[in-house]
Amino acid sequence: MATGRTHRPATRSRGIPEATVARLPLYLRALTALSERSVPTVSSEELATAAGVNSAKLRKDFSYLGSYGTRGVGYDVEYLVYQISRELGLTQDWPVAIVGIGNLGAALANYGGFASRGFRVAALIDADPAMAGTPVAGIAVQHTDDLDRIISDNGVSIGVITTPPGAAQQVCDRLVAAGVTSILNFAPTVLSVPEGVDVRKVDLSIELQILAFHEQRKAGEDAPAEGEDPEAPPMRATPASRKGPDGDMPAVMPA
Amino acid sequence: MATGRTHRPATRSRGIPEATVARLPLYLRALTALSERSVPTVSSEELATAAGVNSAKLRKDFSYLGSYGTRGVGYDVEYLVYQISRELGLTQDWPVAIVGIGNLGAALANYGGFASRGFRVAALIDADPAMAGTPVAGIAVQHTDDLDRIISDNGVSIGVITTPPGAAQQVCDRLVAAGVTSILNFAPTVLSVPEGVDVRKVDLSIELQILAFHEQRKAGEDAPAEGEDPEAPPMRATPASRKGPDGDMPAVMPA
DNA sequence: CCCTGTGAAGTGTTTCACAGCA
DNA sequence: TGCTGTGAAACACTTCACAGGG
Repeated sequence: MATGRTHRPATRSRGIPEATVARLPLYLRALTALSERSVPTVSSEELATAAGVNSAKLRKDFSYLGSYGTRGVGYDVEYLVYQISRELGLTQDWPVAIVGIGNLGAALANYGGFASRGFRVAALIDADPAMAGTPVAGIAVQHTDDLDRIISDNGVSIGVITTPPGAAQQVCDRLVAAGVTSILNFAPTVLSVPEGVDVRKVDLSIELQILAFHEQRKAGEDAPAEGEDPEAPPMRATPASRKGPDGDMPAVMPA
Repeated sequence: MATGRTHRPATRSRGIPEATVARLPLYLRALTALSERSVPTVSSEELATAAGVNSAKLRKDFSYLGSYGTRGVGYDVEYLVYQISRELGLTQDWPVAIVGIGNLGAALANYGGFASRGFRVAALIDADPAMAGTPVAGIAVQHTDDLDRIISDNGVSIGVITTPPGAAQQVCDRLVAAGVTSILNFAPTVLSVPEGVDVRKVDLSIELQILAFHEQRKAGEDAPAEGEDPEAPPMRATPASRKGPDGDMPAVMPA
C-alpha cells in the first residue's frame, strides 16, 4: 500500500478513520457497477462480497458516514453512490498534473480510469526539451521550466510524479512551491514535504518484495530446506554476540 | 497502499508483523544507498530519517528480526542489508510474468528497478495475436494461449496483471491454475483467489480518491463554503428519517 | 423476521520511556 | 555516555454479537 501522513493526530470528532477512507473508493466502484446494472438496493453482505471485504467492516465503515441504510432491506445504491462521492470530494473537478513523461507517465496519461471520477489530466510536464509540444494522450507535453505557471494557471492541487528517482525530490519541491498540496509519487524515493502536504506512494518494487517475503514463507513450510547458496554473505564488523531468531550466517536458505 | 490477505491468523511465534514486513523494503533501499556510499554503520535515528519513519518504529521493527545492532554505535550497514535481503527472500531469484502488455505492462517491463533485487522479467504475455513475437524491453511477447506452459516452464510463482479490468479475473484464474501463488494486480478489480494465494493491488484511481478526500478537507477548513453545485444530487427512494453527520442533500459543498 | 447500526471485546500497531550494554 | 532493545501504555482497527427498527 501507499502511505503518507500529515494528518491531524486524530482527535476523532466527525473524523473518518483512515482505514475507512481507503476503502470508500472500493465501495464506490462496486456500487457504480451495481448502478450501471440498475440494481436499486444492496445488502451489506452482497456489497461487501463485491468489494472484497467482510460485511461487519462495511457496516462499521458506513456508520461513520451516517445512517444511510434501511433495516431489513439494505442500502439504496444511487443514494450511497452520491454520499460516498461527496464524502471523497468527487463531486468536484480535480485537475491533475503528471510530471515525468516516460513510459510510466505516458501510460498513466493514457489510463482511462483517470477521468472516470472527477479527475482530469490538466497538464503533462517533462524536463526533456525535445518532448515539448509532443502530444501524449492528446495533450501537448510542456517543459519543466514553466512548471510554476502551469500549476497555477490550471489550479492544480494534485500532482503525480513519474520522474526518475533522482529528480523526484526537486520536482516535488517545485510542485509544492507552486501550490500543489497532494502528491502521488511513483518514484522509488522518500519525499520530504512541509506540514500540510499529503504524499502517497506507489512502489512496484516494494510490492514485489512483500510478495516475495510471503512466497518464501510458503516454500519454507512445504520444503524445510532447499539449498541454493546464491553467494557468500558478508561477514560482520564485530563478530560479537548476536541472537538472530535462526541461523545468522547460513550457507543455505533458512529452514 | 495495496492489500491482500490469506495469511496465518498471526499465531505470533517467530512471526514478523505485516506492518513491519511492509517497511523492510524501505529500510533496505535506504541501507543500499548508504552501502553504495561506503558508510559502515548507521544509527536508528539516521536510518529512520532516510527511510521516512521514526526511530522508535525502526528499532521495534528490527527487534523482530533479532538483535542486529550495537548499543552505543548503531547498525552495521552491510550486515543489515544482508539480513533484510534474506528475510525478504531476495537472496534468491524470482522469475516474474507480466500479463497484459499495453501501455502499463510495457512501462513495467521497461522499469529498471525490477531487476534491482532478485526479480527478473521471465515472460511477457498478451491476448493480442498481433503482438506475439514483438519484442518489448528486449523480450518477445507470447500469446495467452501458452500461458500455462510459459508459467511452468519458467517456474514463475509471481504474476503481474496489467490487463483491462474485464480480463483480470480470468487471467488470475489461469495464472493460479498454472501454479502462480502471488499476484500483483494493477487492474481496478477485486480478484478472488483460493486460500494460499496472495494478492496485492496497485490502484491509481483509489490513491487519487484518497488524496482528493484529504484535499477536500484542507479546502473546507480554509474556506467554510465555496459554492459550486456540480449537478443535482439524486433523491432517495425513501425520504425517511436519516441522520447524516452534516446536511444530507446539499445544494452546495458541505461546510 | 431480516438486515442495519453499534457498543464491547479482541487484535494489531505505534509510541513512550527507560533499562542495559558497548 | 550514547544508542539499542523492549516492556508497557496508548492508539487504531477489526470482529463479535446483538439490540432494535422496518
